[in-house]
Amino acid sequence: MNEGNTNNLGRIIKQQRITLPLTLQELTAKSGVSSSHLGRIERGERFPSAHVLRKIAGPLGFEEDELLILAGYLSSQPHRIAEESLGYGSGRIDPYVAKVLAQEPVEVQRSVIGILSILKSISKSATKEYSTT
Amino acid sequence: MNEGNTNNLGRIIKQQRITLPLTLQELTAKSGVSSSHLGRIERGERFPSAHVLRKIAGPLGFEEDELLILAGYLSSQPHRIAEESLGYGSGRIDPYVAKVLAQEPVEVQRSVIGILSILKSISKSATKEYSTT
DNA sequence: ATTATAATTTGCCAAATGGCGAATGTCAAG
DNA sequence: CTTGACATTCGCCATTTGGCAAATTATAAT
Repeated sequence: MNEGNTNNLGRIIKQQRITLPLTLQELTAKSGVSSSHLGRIERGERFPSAHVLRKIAGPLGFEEDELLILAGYLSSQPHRIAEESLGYGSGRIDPYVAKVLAQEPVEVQRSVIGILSILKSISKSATKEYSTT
Repeated sequence: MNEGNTNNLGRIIKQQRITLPLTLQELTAKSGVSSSHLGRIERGERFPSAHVLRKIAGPLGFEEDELLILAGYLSSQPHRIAEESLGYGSGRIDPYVAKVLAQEPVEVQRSVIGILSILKSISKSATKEYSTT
């Protein structure tokens, strides 16, 4: 879990807190993370979850992702999507389909995809049955 | 811990794994995360740490941060993959949805839209019934 | 149908996270 | 020096994560 032993994260957090300045208890009040936990984080005895990092980032004046990057949870360089699996199929979305779908909330879009995958698996097993009869 | 009860993350991961296709064990081999853990994540029994998410993102063909965002660890705007929650008419297609759909032939894409519209009309009449109570 | 083989799920457990309250440390005022 | 008010650290422990191995379920093959 600990990657590299130098506890960069803890020192950075502590320094920022001191500079502001804030006490652990004040930071607790603003972030909702217990002061004991914060203290242990600062001196490298605990490795905070992404959740906790996000809670304290704001009160410390960090960008929300900044601490995640410093903690090594997030790689700073942007990656492009790997399209290894795009071998078959048209590789693009029909414009009409795109237009209709774009009008739906994202969660509906996702549900649609879910239904599609169910139908595909059904049709696969159905095909198999017929072919062996 | 669990934010929102719908286990989007698990479904997305599972679906992507199936689509590739990969077995849990193969994904284990590529990611170094045990298959039992992966299984539990897919069905929402475990909430993966950012660390684990980063390990499996690559083998699944996701951008490294993409899963973190989907998991709600990251609300960031660098790529702003998912600003769902914005309810209606996002006006755009979720990149993940686009990716999956683009793998299908156009006629399948159109069929999907057709099914969607049927479901919408069904749900509309159902809603009407409720509202008159 | 039966067996073999691969894939998924479950039971169990070690290790880590993170909170609460007590103990300890720090420092200014008397 | 002593007291009192804060700040920090420690002890303890409930909860979770995540791995290993056994059990179960699905998939082929004969």
